[in-house]
Amino acid sequence: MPPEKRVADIMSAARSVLAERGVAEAFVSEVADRAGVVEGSIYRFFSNKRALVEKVVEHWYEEMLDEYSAQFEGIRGVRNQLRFIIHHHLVSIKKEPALSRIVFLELRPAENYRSTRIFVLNQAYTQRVVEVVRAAVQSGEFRSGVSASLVRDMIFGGIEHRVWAFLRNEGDFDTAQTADAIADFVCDALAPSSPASEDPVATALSRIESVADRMESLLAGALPGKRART
Amino acid sequence: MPPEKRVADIMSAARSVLAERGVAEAFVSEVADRAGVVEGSIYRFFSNKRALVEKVVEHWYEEMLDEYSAQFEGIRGVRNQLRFIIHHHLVSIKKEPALSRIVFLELRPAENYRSTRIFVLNQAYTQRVVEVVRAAVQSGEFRSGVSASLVRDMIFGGIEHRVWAFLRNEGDFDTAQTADAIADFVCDALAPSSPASEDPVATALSRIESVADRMESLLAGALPGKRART
Amino acid sequence: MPPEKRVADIMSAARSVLAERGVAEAFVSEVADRAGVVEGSIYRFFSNKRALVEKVVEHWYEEMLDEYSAQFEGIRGVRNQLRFIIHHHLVSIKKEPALSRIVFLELRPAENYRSTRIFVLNQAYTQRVVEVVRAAVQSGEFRSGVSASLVRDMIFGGIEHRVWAFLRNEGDFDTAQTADAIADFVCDALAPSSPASEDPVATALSRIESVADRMESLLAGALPGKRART
Amino acid sequence: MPPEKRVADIMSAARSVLAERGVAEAFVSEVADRAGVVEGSIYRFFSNKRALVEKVVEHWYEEMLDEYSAQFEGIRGVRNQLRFIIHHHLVSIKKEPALSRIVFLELRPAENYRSTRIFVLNQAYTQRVVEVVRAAVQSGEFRSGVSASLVRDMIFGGIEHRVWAFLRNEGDFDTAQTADAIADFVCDALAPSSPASEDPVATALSRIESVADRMESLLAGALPGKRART
DNA sequence: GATGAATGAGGATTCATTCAT
DNA sequence: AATGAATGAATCCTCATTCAT
Repeated sequence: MPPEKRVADIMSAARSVLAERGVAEAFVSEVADRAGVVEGSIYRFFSNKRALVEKVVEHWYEEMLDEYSAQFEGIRGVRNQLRFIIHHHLVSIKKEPALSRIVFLELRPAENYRSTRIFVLNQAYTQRVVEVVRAAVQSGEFRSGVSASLVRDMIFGGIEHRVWAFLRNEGDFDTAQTADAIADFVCDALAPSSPASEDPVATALSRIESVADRMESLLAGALPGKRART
Repeated sequence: MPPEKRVADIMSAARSVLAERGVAEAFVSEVADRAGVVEGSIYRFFSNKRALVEKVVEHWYEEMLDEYSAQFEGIRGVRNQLRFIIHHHLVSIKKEPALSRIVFLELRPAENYRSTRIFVLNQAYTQRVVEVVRAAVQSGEFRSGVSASLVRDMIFGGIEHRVWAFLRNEGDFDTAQTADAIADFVCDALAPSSPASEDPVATALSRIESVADRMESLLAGALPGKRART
Repeated sequence: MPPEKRVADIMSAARSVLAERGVAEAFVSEVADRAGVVEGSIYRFFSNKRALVEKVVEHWYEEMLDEYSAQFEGIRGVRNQLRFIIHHHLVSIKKEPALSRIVFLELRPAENYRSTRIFVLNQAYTQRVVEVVRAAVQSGEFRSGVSASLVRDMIFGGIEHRVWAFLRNEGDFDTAQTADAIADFVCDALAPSSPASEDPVATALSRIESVADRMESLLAGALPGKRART
Repeated sequence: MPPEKRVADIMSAARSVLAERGVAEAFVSEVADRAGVVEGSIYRFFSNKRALVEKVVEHWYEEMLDEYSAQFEGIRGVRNQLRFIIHHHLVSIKKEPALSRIVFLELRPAENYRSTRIFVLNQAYTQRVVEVVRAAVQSGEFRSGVSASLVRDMIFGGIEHRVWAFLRNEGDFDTAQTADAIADFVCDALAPSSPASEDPVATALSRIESVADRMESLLAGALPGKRART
């Protein structure tokens, strides 16, 4: 039996156990049973349990990235592209909530995350947002002055918050509708400056408001407190 | 020794251990040592370790909410309010990264999260964004058609993604600058799309009036001549 | 149940298991069974298995040192003292071959041996040879110019080689005869090379007096007529 | 490739691994790697890991014995011969501390040691002491009445104790000086009875002292203890 | 003769929680 | 109300050895 097949069997078994039970309850012994090997064999191919988990997630990412890239090629238009990325991410989470939880709760928070292949793959995954945004800024479709990486964080962070209830088995979400809403939100945020935001009155107002805030905190600091008012 | 004092000692000890070591490495025995009680006593006041952790976090939230609410009262203007909320959240994370991690990784992902007091407190915490947005939509400062809860998720999710490197001990972030960027992003996304949908002059006037009110009351409180006016 | 009793039970159980099976085959679970405690309790008192083994050996050493010191006080004459030390060591090995093997094979070869309490106790144990030799050199019974620590190593090393067959369960040895042979060997090696360097008659007389003293006091204690003499 | 070459490669690889890591950490897989063979091949030539270790040590012994015998032929004089043997042993330990540890801690303590080729080789190695001593007794250079095997044990045991600190990586020893001291010690012990040791007075004293000791222990055992004295 | 993948038993250790005193 | 000793379940990992190809 070719080693690739063994590795594939083990990873497939591990993926199913992980999806059913989560990292802590995914015992190596059960993975071995399902893969039809003995525990020791798993350690031939994976240095320890965590390495196995990481490989399973990497594999999942690679699968995703392949179809993601292939499909992405066919999308035209900045909004469509962003919506596609967002939608794809939502669909991935919906299809593999357990693996998504592992990424969010076990892999990404680890101190060594940045030296991980998962990190690289994730970068590749999220980087498209940055590319799309930069290109749109170039073309004038988006206004300049906004950090593309902030846009990326808003998108992926927003998605995550949106799906936590689902990841806790508490609710559901509509991928299409959520993707639309987030894409719209982002496109609106990045749309070339509308008249409204150039409106000199609004600008002046913002300034006067912020002056008021500053005065307020200044006075709050300077005065002996509420007692002075009595 | 009054039980309140005991509970306070235990929670304070637990908070320091949790902040230093994280949940898994925060042994009940060390909490007991630092609190000057025996392990068994902790179980008199907290049904188990998780309950203790939850209480500690709740307490932290309550602290935060108090000052948060108090300070928030003084902020005028939608953008300023949003910026304040965002900034406050960033500062909280920066001040208590370990407790923040506990919320993100241990409490929020739990299946019973929604039946938790933390959930309620967190709602109270994040709900202000919803309120601000709804009010702004009402007043015409923000356009309608955008789900306020989506805005909330984008903001808090975006913040979280922005600070993960810091929470992994890998980097830092600038609270002021990040708060500005996110607040701008959101305000731009929600700015009325076309020429203001309502009468811009009326809106502007009402905002100016409100600023004038604030400044007036501020000055009235600050200056000695207040009583003379009454 | 007082903790001392617990510790004593565990150490006693460990000693019997160690004596029967050796370190590698002495499972913590069996020690716990024999001591009538659960495995976890052992780790309340001993940080790990090795620490338990060390404590058992330390305890054995302390036992030995007590009787050893007490008995040694009564021995007069350099040769008799050396013979006593040698004989005592041989008897200890014969009575506890398994513990002796543990010292020779597990404890003494460890890199941290010198920072071990066993090392200190062993020093105390073997140091008497050094003291006796030095005193004998002073009194002229042994010639000078021989390192006392070399004598110590020759004695204890010689004993060990002599008993290895026994420790391998292959043979036996006669403690009295071996002690005589080694003591003679050492005394011969250290005997003043030429006619006694001091007045032999005076030396002999003083030794005879001392023997007479001892016998007298012995008889005084042993016989019923003691009081009559006073 | 001739099998002898294979065996030689494996043994050479094993020796280097053993010297670097010790028996427990010398993995068969690493030996195979260094020898340029697969693990299975090792078991074609050696029935198991222990057999391989034994062969490596045997080989080392044979090397030593060759040069040892050749050089020994040229040494004249009993003291010189003993000193040579001692010195050679010290040098061997210094050159191969790891292999020496293996002999002392793994091979010699084994139950089957006496049926081992190592045992035979070691006998050959140490037997020379016996031969030298016997010859010297014959020639009158050494006095009779001393067991040659005891002399052998004193020498090799003494050496071992002398070098344990070195074998624990804690110190060093001077081969020449140590060899001199031990050789002197032994030659003095075996020198034809000096006047001092034939001195009838001293002999008589020793006997009377030992009689006193025996009486003392006899009385100690017979009497009900200290209470009898009161 | 060589390969090298598969085998699989086996035990130390941890720490939250309990409950008799 | 406080104590704090006792509990005990539960899993990862190693590596010498085998044997089908």
